Amino acid sequence: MAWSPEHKQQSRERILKAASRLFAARGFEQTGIDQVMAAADMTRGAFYSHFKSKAELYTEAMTWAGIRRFRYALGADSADQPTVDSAPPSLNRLVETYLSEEHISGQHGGCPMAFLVTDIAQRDEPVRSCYTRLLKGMLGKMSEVAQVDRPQVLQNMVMMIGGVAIARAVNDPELQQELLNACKTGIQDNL
Amino acid sequence: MAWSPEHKQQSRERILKAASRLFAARGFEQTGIDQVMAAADMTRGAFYSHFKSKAELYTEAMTWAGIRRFRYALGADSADQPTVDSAPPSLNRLVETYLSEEHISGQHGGCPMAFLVTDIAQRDEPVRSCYTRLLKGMLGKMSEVAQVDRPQVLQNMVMMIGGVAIARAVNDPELQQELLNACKTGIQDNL
DNA sequence: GTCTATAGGTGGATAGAC
DNA sequence: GTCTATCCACCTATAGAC
Repeated sequence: MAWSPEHKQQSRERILKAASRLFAARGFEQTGIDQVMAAADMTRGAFYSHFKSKAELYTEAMTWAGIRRFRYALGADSADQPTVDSAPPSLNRLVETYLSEEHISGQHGGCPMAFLVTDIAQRDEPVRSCYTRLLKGMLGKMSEVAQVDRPQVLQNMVMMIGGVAIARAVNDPELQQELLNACKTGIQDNL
Repeated sequence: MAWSPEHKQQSRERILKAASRLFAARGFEQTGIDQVMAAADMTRGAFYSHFKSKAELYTEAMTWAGIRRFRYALGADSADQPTVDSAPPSLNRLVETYLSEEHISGQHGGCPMAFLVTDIAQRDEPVRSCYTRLLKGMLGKMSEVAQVDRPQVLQNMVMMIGGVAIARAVNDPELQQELLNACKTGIQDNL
């Protein structure tokens, strides 16, 4: 009852989903393969028929979650809130979604580029290459939706990623909100 | 030959110095007490007469390194480079020093607020309180040296801390430089 | 492909001698 | 205060049954 190729693909998806959530919450070192597999309703032994190592899982999960979150936040869906100012609707939605309390809470996972920045800086080249690729992808998308200079796009990305990362480290809810708001207006002023 | 109070203080300093460098490079989990003590020319057994746990060492080292780096980067010394634009000299120096290749290389340690952001978000309340305190201290200093609105000070801090953190995660030297430069000009434009 | 069991290694924290 | 020796918990990766 478990041999079809579709079943393997489903297992893989469950592992990736569990992994990206756990990695975002606890980082690389504090996330065990046991925990990931348990969250995916399997046991440790099954892991190695899907991924060859924990590091490979890390990069795969990073890409999987990064692309998915971005696709969601850019909003291919219909229900757009009313446009503010002169910014294109999709960018507004992206910034609001990204720099939100819900995102930094990590309840539904979180963007690996923000949740794992320093975690990734400590890993080896393949992991950092993966992060670089993801960031360049984000850079491309951001350049499409907002017609500004490249340095300003970079500033906006730093305020999004950095804003979320710092807000998550901070303990004080008021300062968290202040940080998120400051980054939102900082980006708006760049448009 | 090892019992004077000054000697204990010196040992403690050696431990803190080694710890902040190692924590910055490898993070909390991947830094062992063995390694810290070896770098401080002692063995593991001696550690617990200075700190009660690894977590306590982490907060002490974070504060120690954060304050020291900031004091250095704000530059209480005499050799200031010529002033650019209208910004106060000390802020220029701070930004140039902070958003430099030398800093992100981590050769001489690095600012724990940038090198350990997501590491800290994964730890418990005492650690996050320590980070929050440090950030508020930095916020105060930044408000003194640059006369701008609080949201803009926050944006500048995010571009400094976030810029360094992201540049460190990225693999591509050109993109690293682009990020650092974009953050520098972003801050200049805020003054 | 998934399971149980285990190998093999690491590292935080403590005990006790000096 | 610093050392050596040890306890104990945890975790990656593999072996082998089903």
